Amino acid sequence: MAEKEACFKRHARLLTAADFSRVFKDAQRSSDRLLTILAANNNLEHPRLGLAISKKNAKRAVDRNRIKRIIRESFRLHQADLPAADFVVMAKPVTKQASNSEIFKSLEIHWNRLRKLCEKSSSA
RNA sequence: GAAGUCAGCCGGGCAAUUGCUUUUCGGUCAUUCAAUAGUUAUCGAUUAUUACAUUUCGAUAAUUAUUGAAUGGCCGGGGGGAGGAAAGUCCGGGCUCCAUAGGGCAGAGUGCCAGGUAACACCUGGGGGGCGUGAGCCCACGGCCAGUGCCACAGAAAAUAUACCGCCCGGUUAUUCAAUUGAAUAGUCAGGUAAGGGUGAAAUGGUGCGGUAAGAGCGCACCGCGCAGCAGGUAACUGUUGUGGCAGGGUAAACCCCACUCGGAGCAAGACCAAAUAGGGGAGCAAUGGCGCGGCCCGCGCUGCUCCCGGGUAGGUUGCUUGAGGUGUGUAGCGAUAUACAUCCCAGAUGAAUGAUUGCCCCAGCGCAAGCUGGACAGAACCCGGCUUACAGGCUGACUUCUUAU
Repeated sequence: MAEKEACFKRHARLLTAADFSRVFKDAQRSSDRLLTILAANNNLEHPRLGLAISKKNAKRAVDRNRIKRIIRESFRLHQADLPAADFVVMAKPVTKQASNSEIFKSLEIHWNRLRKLCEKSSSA
């Protein structure tokens, strides 16, 4: 896995309702103006990503697609540094107005914060 | 050159780096299946023997090797990967399942005529009406002399008509003039009148002449309207001749009448595979046990373990993209469109791919410049045909009007 660090295949995604509800039930939380990210340690050897962009927060399909693609791209580039955990990224109503670079910047801060939080909770 | 009308097209471009998805080819690994060959074991036949061993052949099982196929993982190479509206989900079809297979009612829809189409509320051509100098554009464009209903405000009156002001005639009263009779003015009573005024979206067809006490289709001419004939046209309708003298307001996206059309639900349709858990059916085993019914026996019910069976949830596979398909040429047609031949394969995701970053160019705005900022509407979800709505900017063609020059 370590050599192919820029890949983002199906096994790195949350696919079933069970996976999502597990994260929502017991998670580390990190949020700012644009996004909220939930994280919960999994028993695998790599991190996984789930997206929760509701129609309520981004009405147009174009906006939803754009937000999802940016989050996925950012996750792909940072996943080598992330701990083995499941992450669920949630958008807010203002997210659709933000530019691409603003969202990338916000995500970078979140990843750093969550890495520390997960390390603390797994060692405890 | 300016203003405008119609039709069609495009929807930023190139490069680098790095991802996703699908397909194809090659390599590699794993699993499964098949074939062939070898080894071992067992069984049968054969040979041999007193009987085995032995020889040869066949079957079954295990295992090894090779080859092929399928599935999955990884690596490498090649190809494809959002729209003109993918949107709204407003119509019409295909497809699937259910119901019915005949007729009627109810309900919904359509509404000038002809054609096109799988079908339509769409499109084409034609007719009629309205708007525009014009190119052109717009029209829910059947029927209120089958019936029922509604018509605010204003106005006298909103429909079997009716008389507020006015106009006219007659009676009568008063006043004045003239003086038996009469005339004028004012009031009042009865009648005639739809010309004029005023109200309104709308008031019993319009204009002119005649006519009359005043008026009135009361009469006449023209226009409008109704009816009938003739001519043209497939038809809608148009033209024309005669005739009736005027029927009688609007509203049918009011009920309704007439003609025609229409089963219901939808890809979360439907088909297949199928864990875990609980429960159902069957077979076997063990105990001849345990619990309940009972005083006891028999018997009945529940209870253990193993295997099999069907239903079926999560989940997965399929449906799923070759189609009323695109492009080109010819033919038929005014056209929508049809047809023949050639050629092409052009997204198939599913917690949902089609992207991100950087550079250069292009366009727009700001600025003297360097430069800075921005680049529309918007994202496939079974597939087609339409309609409607949104849209920065740009390109092409045809036509109209005005102005200038020739």
